[in-house]
Amino acid sequence: MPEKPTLDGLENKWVDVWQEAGTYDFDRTATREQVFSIDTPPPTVSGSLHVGHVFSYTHTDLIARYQRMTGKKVFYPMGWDDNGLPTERRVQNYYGVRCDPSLPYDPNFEPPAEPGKDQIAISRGNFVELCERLTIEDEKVFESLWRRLGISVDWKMTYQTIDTRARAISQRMFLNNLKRGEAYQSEAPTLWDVTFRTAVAQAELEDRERPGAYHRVSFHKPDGSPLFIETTRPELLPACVALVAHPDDERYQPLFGTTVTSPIFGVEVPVVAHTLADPEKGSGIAMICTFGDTTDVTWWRELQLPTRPIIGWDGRILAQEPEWITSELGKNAYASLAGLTAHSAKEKVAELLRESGDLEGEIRPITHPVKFFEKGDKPLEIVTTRQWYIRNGGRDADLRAALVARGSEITWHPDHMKVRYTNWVEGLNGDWLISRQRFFGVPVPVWYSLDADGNPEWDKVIVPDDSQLPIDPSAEAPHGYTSDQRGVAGGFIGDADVMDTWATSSLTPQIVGGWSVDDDLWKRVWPFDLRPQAHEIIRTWLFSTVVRAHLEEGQLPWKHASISGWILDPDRKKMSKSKGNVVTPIDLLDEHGSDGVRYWAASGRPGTDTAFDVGQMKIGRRLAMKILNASKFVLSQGTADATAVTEPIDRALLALLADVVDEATAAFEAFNYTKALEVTETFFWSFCDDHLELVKDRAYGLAGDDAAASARASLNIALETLLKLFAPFLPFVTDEVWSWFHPDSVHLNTWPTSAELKSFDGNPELIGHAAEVLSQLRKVKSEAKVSMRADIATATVTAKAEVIDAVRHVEADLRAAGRVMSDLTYTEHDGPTEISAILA
RNA sequence: GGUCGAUUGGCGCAGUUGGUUAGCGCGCUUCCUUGACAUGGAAGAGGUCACAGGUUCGAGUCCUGUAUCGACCA
Repeated sequence: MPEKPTLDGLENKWVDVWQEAGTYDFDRTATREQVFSIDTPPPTVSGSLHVGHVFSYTHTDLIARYQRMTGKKVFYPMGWDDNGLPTERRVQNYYGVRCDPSLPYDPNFEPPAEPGKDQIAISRGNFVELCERLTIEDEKVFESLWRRLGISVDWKMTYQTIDTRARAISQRMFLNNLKRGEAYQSEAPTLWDVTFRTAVAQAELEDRERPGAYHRVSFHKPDGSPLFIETTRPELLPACVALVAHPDDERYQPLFGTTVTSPIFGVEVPVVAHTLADPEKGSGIAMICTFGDTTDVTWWRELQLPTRPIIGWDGRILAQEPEWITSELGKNAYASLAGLTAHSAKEKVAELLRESGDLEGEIRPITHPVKFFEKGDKPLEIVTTRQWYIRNGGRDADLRAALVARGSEITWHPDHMKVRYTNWVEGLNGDWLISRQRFFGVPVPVWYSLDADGNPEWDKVIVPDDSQLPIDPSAEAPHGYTSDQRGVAGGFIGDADVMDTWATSSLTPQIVGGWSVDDDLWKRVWPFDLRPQAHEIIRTWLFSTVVRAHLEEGQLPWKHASISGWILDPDRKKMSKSKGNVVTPIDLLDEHGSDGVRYWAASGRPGTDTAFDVGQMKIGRRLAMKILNASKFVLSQGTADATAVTEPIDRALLALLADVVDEATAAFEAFNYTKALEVTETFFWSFCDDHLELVKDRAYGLAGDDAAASARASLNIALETLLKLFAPFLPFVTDEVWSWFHPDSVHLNTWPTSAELKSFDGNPELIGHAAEVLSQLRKVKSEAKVSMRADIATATVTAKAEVIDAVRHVEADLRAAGRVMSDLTYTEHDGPTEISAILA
């Protein structure tokens, strides 16, 4: 035990000790019943760490540490999400390269030390290697921060969502889905990001308010009279396939079934009726283009309209002159648009309309919601492509109902988060689009045969043998083919796409649990106990994980889902980088100590947004310091056998502590770590402020050996119990103190139970009565502005009979702590307890 | 626009199944430094629980509506 305890250096000391001792290693011999398994969110390593990570990962660690102390073998691995666009972008910028899948792999490629001005084109294989190289560096930084924070994961079990095992599992699961008909390909209009040139899924969309402008444009009826529509996307005029109005709209009813001609391009299109047309919007009649938005897709599908695409994968107007435009005027107009971006084309068409006299009045600016890829910065277009999908209930009522039911089986923390899941599943309007036209990801593990003319036969899917997994179909040949048959007639081609990042992330339980590769482990951990995560990815990560588990295992992937809240600025706004208010986690840990930061994090209940508050961290640090000092005091008094606990106040203390243990345990069982900390902390402070003061003189031996032994024994029992109760929250200081009088780690000790404490049969109310009297004795001194050490000549307790009876049991300690020179006198009175005292 | 959540002393939060004087931390006021602790201690002031209505013997705690804030989804 140090002479002058300090918190400085505790983190480094204990991080090393825990690592060497394997304190948090998973016991692989444990059976499923003995295991508490956690499906940890793998952080995106290409992003930077922020306090939000520290906050939510601490929450999971609190649960993990509690469960470990209750005797569970905690399965708590950590993964890194290094699969997907963020990594690609980071690699491009970091090394100054770009991926060109048509290039051959260069085994000797080395990136330049400094990124050059122009990006170097490299093969997919080289690109992926750079992704792996950079992410390993990032992951080291992450791991050291987590260790420093005291996250009790087993660092021998880490995984990457791009590593070999994850790729194999991801592909194997996809092939299982394919085998059962749950994965399928379809050529369909798809939301498309023109910057990344990839399809995006419903779950990746977000609406953003963008400026737009209504253009009032005249179509021409057969008699030459104008029919006005209003559109924000005049550039799609050449893609118009029909006009649409509400069937009940009397203004347009006479036109249904007739045709009109588009301005400039002179294309004849029908006027049709559909209930989705809003009579209140614009002129009440709209043009349908293939495709301007998702409503166009609905109309196109339900009204069986032709497809007239004019926007390419790059977001520009297609160069190829459309066959449906036949007039010279129209062809010339189209030629002036070809190759333009949608934005430029819009201006050009407006100009042409103005010239032809078909633009009525002024262009009317508005603000309207536009669909974006959440990681993109250009509006999404809709293009028709062949893509892979996995059934998720979006087009199947039975599956949807089954998945909704699964959501109700999960125990949500907090409960109301379940609603978000249900709303999302019930609002799905299509299956899960999983193919992405990107490079760094898990390839779609299939090939297609080529017919005699060398054209792909998309419906003739060639799948790999399981033993081949993971495969890269763009680099390897399927069984029965040789690689020189790639791309030639009668040969094969590989699917060029990779899978959506969620298609792999949805398998984190399978990846960490060793599904299909380590059956022994799998049986010990599946299904998992806990999935902790953020609420904004309920629709993506949580839902997709449920989908995969439901399809493969017919069961839930975990019992509990604990949803963490946001970190808010002190001004209640969500913390964001753009506001420049992000504090780096390592600086926080340096300044306030890991225990202090954890204390703050523990104040955020599941699902509750919590303000970033260094004040709380300081309080946490103060608590840790207090634990050091109080522990030193208790231990320096020496100890005694538990049978020595005889004094009523000592027995009362342990009785009260028994209640605290019960409350903290119940709170932890309900994932309410905040309450567990609160009740422990409340007890601890009164333990320090009142109880230690009361028994101090007795512990010194001033009241005899037996009385001293009672104090010492009870203080030791209380200290041990408190250290255990605090251990999940303040792992560093508690293990430090524990090491002063134990050879092992507090974190591997058993969580306290109330039974033993209750066996001392104390009356917990004694503590309150004693504290009340002590407080009033202090008040006398405080009001007289004298030291607490000042003597009191006489004191009278006026209280109810049972209170007096209680106080008599504690009189000796009270007199010692209050420095009361003479015996207390008592007056029975049926009211609140009052003390009158005369200073010496 | 829909859904969910929040609204309690200056600030940040607790208030479990409705039941006597609504708790806690920070801050604030006053005081205390020599046998654990100044990265400390003691005592104290301060709120009627957003607003309106309702259920009830009784509501911060249940119901309805309004307002404000936030999140998620359109």
